[in-house]
Amino acid sequence: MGTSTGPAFRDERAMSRPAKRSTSQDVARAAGVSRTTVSFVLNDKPGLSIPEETRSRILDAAQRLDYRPLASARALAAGRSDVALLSIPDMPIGPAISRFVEELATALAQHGLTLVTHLEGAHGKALQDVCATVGASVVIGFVPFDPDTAQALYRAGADTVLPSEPDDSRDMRLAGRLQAEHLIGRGHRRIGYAFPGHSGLHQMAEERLRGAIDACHDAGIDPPVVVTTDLEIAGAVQAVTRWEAESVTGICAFNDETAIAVLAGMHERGLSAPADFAVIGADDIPTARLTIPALTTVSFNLHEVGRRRAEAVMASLSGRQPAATSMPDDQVQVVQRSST
Amino acid sequence: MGTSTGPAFRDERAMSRPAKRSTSQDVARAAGVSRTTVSFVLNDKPGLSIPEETRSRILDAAQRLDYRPLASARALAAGRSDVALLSIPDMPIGPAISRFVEELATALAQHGLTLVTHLEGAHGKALQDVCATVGASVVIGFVPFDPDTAQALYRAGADTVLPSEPDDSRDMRLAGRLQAEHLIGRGHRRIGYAFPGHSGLHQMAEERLRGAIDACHDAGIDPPVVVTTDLEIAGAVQAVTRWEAESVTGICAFNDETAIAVLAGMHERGLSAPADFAVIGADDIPTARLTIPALTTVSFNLHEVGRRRAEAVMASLSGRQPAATSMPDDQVQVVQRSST
DNA sequence: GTGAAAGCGCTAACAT
DNA sequence: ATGTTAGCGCTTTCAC
Repeated sequence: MGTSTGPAFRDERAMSRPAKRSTSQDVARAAGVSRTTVSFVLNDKPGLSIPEETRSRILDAAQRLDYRPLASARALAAGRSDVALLSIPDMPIGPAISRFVEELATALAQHGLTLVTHLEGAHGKALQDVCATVGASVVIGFVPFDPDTAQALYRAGADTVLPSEPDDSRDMRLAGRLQAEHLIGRGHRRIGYAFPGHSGLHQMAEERLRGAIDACHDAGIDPPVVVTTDLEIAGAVQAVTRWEAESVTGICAFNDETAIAVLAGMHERGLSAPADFAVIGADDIPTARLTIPALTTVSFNLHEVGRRRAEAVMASLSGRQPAATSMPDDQVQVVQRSST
Repeated sequence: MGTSTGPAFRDERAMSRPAKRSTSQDVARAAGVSRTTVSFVLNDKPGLSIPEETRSRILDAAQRLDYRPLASARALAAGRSDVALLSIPDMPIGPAISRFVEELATALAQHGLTLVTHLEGAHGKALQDVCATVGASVVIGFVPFDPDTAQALYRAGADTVLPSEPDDSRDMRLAGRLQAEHLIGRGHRRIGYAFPGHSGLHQMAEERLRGAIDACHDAGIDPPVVVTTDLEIAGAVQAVTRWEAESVTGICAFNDETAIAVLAGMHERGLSAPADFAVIGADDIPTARLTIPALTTVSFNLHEVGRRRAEAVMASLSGRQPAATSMPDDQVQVVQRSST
C-alpha cells in the first residue's frame, strides 16, 4: 500500500486528535472580557447582575470554543468537586442495581453532581484510593460503611459519606416484610426463607430477612425456616428437601435469582409452584416474568428510591437534616404473578 | 431530649469528621526536607539517587500522616490523571458485565490506573462531561465510539479513547460464530437467531449475529432466520411461531436472557428443548444453569478478556501498537448443557 | 542530593 | 459591573 517514500504522511493524520482544550483565558479573550467575568457567568454566581449582552457574548464564545472547565483546576481552586462516587459491594450485579444506579445518577445530575461507580469486587484499589484519585466529595454506599472505612474516606478527601445511619435500610426491611405478608395473606402459616450464598449479599440479605421475621412475628406465626441457597441446582434441591421436612408451604427468596434457584430445585424434585410451594422473589428482574411459572416478586420504584437517595445526599452536603422521607408505599410493592 | 440550655454541645461531636487531610508540605516538614524531595520520593522519580535514609524518613512521615496527594492538584500540575473511565452502554447490566468490569479494573490497577464506570443509561450528564468532571485520561467503551463522540472526548481532556478500531469486537463475533458452529456440529441445518429488542444492545448484537452468519456461510447453509425477541412472553411466542414456520431447528440467542425468553416462549407453545428446538445462549450468567432445561451457552474467560483490554489501554497510552493479541481460544468457549 | 521558584487553570476576595 | 491579584497543592525545571 505505502510507497517507500516515507511513512511520515500517514502518521500525520492517522490519529485525528483534535485541537487542544480551550481554557477560560481563551474564552475571555474571545469575548473581550477578563477571566473573572467568564468564571462568574459560567458559574452564574448569585448576587451579580451581569448585562445580558456581556453574558451572552461569553456564553457564545464558550459554546463556540467548546470550552469545558478543567475539572482538576476547578476542584483545586474551589476546594470541592462535583464528583460523587458510588461504591457497589462485591455482589452479582443485576438489572435492579443498574437501574438504581442510573436513577441515582440522573437525580444527582439534576443537582449538579456527577456520579461514577466503583465495584468493590475489583482488587488492587481500595475505595479510599479511588475516592482520592477521582477527587470525590461524596461517597455513597449501599449499606452504612463501618466507622473505620468512613474515617478513611473522610481523610481521602470526601466531604460526606452515606448512608450515615440505619434509616436507609428501611426499604430493604420492607421488601422482606412485604414478601412474608403476601404469603401470610394467602393463607401460609409456615414460611421458608431462601438466603443467598454469596457473602457480598449477606448484609443486605440480613435486612430483608429481618423484615420477613418481623412480619411473621406480627402475624403470630413461627419465624421463617432459613436455608442458604446459592445459585446451583444441588443446593437448591437440598433447601427444598429441608422445607418439605419442615412442612413449609410458602417461600420468600432473598431475590429473584435465588427464587429461580428454588424453582429449579423444586422442578428437580418433581414439585411445582404454586401447588407444592408458593414462592416469591424480590427485585422484579426482567427474567422474573419468564420463569415457569412466572415469578411473583417485590418490585421497587427505583426512580423514587434513587431520587430519595439523591435528596439525602444533597441534604447531607448542605448540612441539613435529611428531610423526613415520605411514606415508602409507592416505592416498593409486590407484583402478583403465578408462582404464588 | 435536649435541654433548653443550648444544643451547641451535641453538635460539637455529632459528626466525627476527622483531622483534615495532610499536605505534602506537612510531610516535608515532618521529615525535615523540602516539598520537592517529598514529591521525588513519593513518585520515585527515575534517575535520582536519594539516600535510603532520607527516603525512608519521608516514607515514614507520609505513612504516619496518612498522606495522600490531592488528585486535583496532582492532575493539574502534572497534566495527566490516573483515572480511566469505562462507559457502559444503556443495556441491562448482568453478572457477565460486572465481572468484566472487575477484571478490567483489577488489571488496570496493576498499571496504576483507577477505573470508574459511568452508565450511559443515566440521563442528565453526557459522557464527555463525566470525562471532564473526573478528569479521566482514558475513556473505554464496549464498542468503538463514533468519530464525533471520540472527538468530544478528546476535547474533554481524554488522552486516549478505546476501543479505537474494529479489532476489539472480535470476541463478540466469535461468540456468535461458536454458537452457530455448535448447532451446526450437532446436525442442525436451519438456524434461527434471537435478536434482542433493547436498542442499547443492538451494536453488540450485530457483531454476534455477524459471527453466526459467517459460520452458516462457511458451513454452506442458509443464514439464520433473525427474529427480534424482547424479554416478554408474547414476543417470544411470536418468534417461536415464526421459527416453526421456517422449519428452524436450532436457535442462537443473543445472550442468555434472550435465550430464557425463547425457552419461555417455547414452553408457552407446548414445545421443549432440545427436542423441538435446540437453543444456545451466550454469557453464561449464573441463572443459565437453573433454567429448565439447563442452558447451553457461550462462556467468556472474563479474566483474560479484561487483562487483554487493559494491555490495549496501556499500549495505547504509551503510544505503542496494541501488541498482537493472543489466540482467543482460551477466552471464549461453549459450555454444553441440556438445552442442545 | 536537595531546595527555590515558577507555574498548571481556575476561583474568589478585593479593588476599581 | 468588571478587572487585578492572590493563591489552591502539587510537579518540575533549574540552580545550588
